Amino acid sequence: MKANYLDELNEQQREAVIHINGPLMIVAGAGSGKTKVLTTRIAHLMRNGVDAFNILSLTFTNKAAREMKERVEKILGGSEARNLYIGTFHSVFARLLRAEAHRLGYPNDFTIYDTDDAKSVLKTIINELNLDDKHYKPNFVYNRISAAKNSLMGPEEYQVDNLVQQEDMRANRPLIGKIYDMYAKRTFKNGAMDFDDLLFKMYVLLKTFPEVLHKYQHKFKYIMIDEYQDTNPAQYEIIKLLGAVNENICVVGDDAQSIYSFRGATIENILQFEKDYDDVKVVKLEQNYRSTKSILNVANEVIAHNKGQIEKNLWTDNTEGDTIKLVRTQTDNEEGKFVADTIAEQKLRNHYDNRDFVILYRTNAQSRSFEESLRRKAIPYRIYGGLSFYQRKEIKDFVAYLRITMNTRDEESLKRIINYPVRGIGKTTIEKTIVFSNDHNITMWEVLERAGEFGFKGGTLEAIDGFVTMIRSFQALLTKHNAYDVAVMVGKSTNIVKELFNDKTTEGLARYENVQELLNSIKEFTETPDEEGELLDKSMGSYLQQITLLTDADQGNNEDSDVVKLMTIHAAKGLEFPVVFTVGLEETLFPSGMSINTREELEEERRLFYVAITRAKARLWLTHANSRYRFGNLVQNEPSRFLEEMPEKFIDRSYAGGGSVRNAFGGGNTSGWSNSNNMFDRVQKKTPAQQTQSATPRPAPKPVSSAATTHVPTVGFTPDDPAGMEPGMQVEHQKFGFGTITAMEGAPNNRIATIVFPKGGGEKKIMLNYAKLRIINK
DNA sequence: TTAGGGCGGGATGAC
DNA sequence: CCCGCCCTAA
Repeated sequence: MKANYLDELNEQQREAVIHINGPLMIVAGAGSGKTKVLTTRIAHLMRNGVDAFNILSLTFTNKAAREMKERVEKILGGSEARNLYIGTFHSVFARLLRAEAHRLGYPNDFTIYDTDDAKSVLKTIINELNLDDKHYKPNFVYNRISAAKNSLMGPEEYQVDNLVQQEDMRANRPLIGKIYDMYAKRTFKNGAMDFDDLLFKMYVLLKTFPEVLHKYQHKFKYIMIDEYQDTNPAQYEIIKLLGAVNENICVVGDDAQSIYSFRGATIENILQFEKDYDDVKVVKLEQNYRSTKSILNVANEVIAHNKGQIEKNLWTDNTEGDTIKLVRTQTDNEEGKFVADTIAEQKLRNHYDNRDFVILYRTNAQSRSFEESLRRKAIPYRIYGGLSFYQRKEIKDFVAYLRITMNTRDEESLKRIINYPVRGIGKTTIEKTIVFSNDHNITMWEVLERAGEFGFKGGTLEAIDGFVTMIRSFQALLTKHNAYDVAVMVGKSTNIVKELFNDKTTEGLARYENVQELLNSIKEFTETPDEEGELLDKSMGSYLQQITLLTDADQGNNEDSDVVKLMTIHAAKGLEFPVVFTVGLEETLFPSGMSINTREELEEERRLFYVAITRAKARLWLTHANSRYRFGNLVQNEPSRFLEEMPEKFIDRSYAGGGSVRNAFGGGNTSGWSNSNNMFDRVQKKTPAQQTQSATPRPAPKPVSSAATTHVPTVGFTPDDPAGMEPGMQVEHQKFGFGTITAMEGAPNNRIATIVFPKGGGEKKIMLNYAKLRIINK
C-alpha cells in the first residue's frame, strides 16, 4: 500500500476519508474528486482494520463499480480488494435475492424481466381484461406501477390508496390498480422480477425475515453510496434497514446533479440526510479539478437559476481557458455537419485524438445526423445507449432459450421461442395452452409436459413433445456443463445459428454476428475469474442475471479504442471529456417538451444542462438548429431558454457566425456545411405530395394480378393431394398456369414448393397445404 | 400457418 | 421517419 495516500488529498477530501465510524455525507460538486475520495476511503477503512468482506459500496453503473475496484486495488497493491462487495443497487440486490428468493416463493434462479419484457406482460394482461391498449398504454401503466414499487406500494395498497386512486380516476384510467394486481401475480407465477422488484422484493425480504436482515446488517458493517441524489424511496428504506445497527453509512452526492426523478429518485433523500441520523458529519468538496474557469463559471451561473439547493461554492484553480462557443445552424443535418467538421479541425489544430470528444444530446433519436456526418468524414465513433445489445431480437430469442432452460415458469420466454424456429406450434396451440394453464392454475410449461392429457393430438402433439424433450435435454446439461457449453448446444439443437448463417442479407449477416458475439460473451463470462469475492458462480443462472442488468455503457470492452463518443446526457453522468459538444439546445427538445409544465420538471432539465456543461474539461460547444426533422417533417424550434441564462462574459456567440450560418474556418465555404442543398434534396425526395403528383404514369398492375386474369384453368380443374408432389413434377395452378416444381423445403407437414411458372410471373414459393395445384405429369 | 404489404399512430431519460 | 397491427394471399 502506498503510505502517502492521504497526502494526495486536499483538506476536505482528507476529512471525508479519515471519518471512519458514524454517518457521513459528502456533498461533492462536479469534478471535485469524488471517486478519488470514495476509493481512498475504502482503502483507508481497510488499512484501519475493516475487513473487505464487511464493506458494501453501491454505485450507479457497473462500470463505475469496476473502476472503483481497480482503483482500490491500486492503492492497496494487493488482492484484498476482490472481497469488496461493489456494484449497482440492482446488481447487488439481484445477487442477494439469488440466494434468498425461495423465501418469497420465487425460484432462486428467477428471471429478471427488462422493461420490454415487463411491458409485454402488461400488454397481455390489458388485452385479457378487454381493455383498449390505446387508452391503457402499456408504457403509461408501466410507469405507474414502477412509481408505486419505487415508493414501496404493493398492489393491495395501490387499490385502496385514496390519493393514487384519485390520480387514476382523474387520468380516466381507474383500472390500473387491477392491472397492477394481475401483473404482480403473473410475474410471480412466471418466477420473474422486473427491475423495480429487485428493490421492492429486497425490501420485503428484509422486512419479513428478521434473520435475513440480521445477517446482512452484520455482513455490511460499512456502507457507501455514490450518486445519492438519485436514489429513490425504496433504495432509501433498504439502506436505512441495512445500516440501522452500525450506522456507518457514507453517502456521496450532488443535489445539483439529480437527474433521475423519472425513475422515482427523490432529491429529498440527500436534502434530508442530516435529519435522518444523529451526528451526521457533513463534508463539502468544493474545489473543481476538472474544468476551466470559463466552463465552471457558466455552469455555476446556470444552476443558480434553480431554487432550494444545498449551499456550496464550486471553484477552481485551473486556467480561464477558451470561451464557450455558441453555434446556430439551419437544420439538424447542418448541426451534424458542423460538429463533424469542428472535430476534424480541432484534431488538427489542437492535436486531439478522437477519444477526446463527446457529443451529448437530450434524446437518443438525435444521434442520426451526427452518425451520418461522422461517417462521411471517416471519423470513427461509437454510440452508447439506444437499443442495447441484449434488446436485439435475435439476442432476446437466443437468451429466451437459456431462460426457459433455467426457469420453466418464465412464460414470456416460452412464448417467444415455442415456435421459433418454426416447428408447427402455432397461435391456436399457444392460445389453448394459455387457457389450460389459467384454468388449472399451472404453468404453460406444465401443460406442455402433459400435452397428451389436454387433448393435443397428431402433428401438434409430436411437435410439443419434441420441444419439451429438447428443453429437457438442455436442462440435463446444466449440472455438468458451464454456461458456454450449454449455449453452444442450444445454438446447435435449435438450428438457430445455422439458420442465421444461411441468411445472406445484410441484416441476416449482422444478426448472425450478434449471436456469435453473444456466444463469445458467454465464453468470456465462463473463463474470466469472478471478481466479486463470493463463490465463483459460472452457472447459466448467474450469467443470465447479470446480462439483463448490463447497460450499454457497461459494454466498454474496447474502452481505450480511439473513437468519438455519442451519448445522452444521462448516460454521460460521472464521465469527463476534454472537448464536449452539447447539441440540440432548443425549446421542446432541451428542455424537453414533456418537462416544462412544472417548476420541478424544468429545474431537473436545468440540472441536466448543468451535468452536460460540467462534463467538459477544456472546450465546450453548445449548438442548436433552427429547424429539424421530427416524425419525418420539418419543425421550427426556438433556441433553448437555457442559452439566455449564461453569463455573456464567457460566451462566444460570434463563433461560426453567431446565429447565422457561416463557415468559421479559413473563410471560404469549402466544406459546404452551411449549404442548404442537403435539406432541399430531402424535402424534394421525401415529401409525400411530391410522389403522388409525380408525372410518371401509374405503375402497371402487379404481375401477380395480371397473371391471374390471363390463365384460364383447365375445364374440370380439381386440385390433387399435395402429399405426392415432388421436385421435377409439372403442375397446374389456378392463377399462375402451368409450372415446374424446382425445389421443396419446410417441415413434412408444412411443405413449401418453389415452382417456376413461365407465364405466371416466374419463380414462386407456394405452401402446399393452402395452394390448389393439379399434377400434370411426373 | 405465415409472410409481407398497407396503414395509423407515436418520441424523454434507463437500472 | 419507424414500429406494430391488421389483412390478405399463398
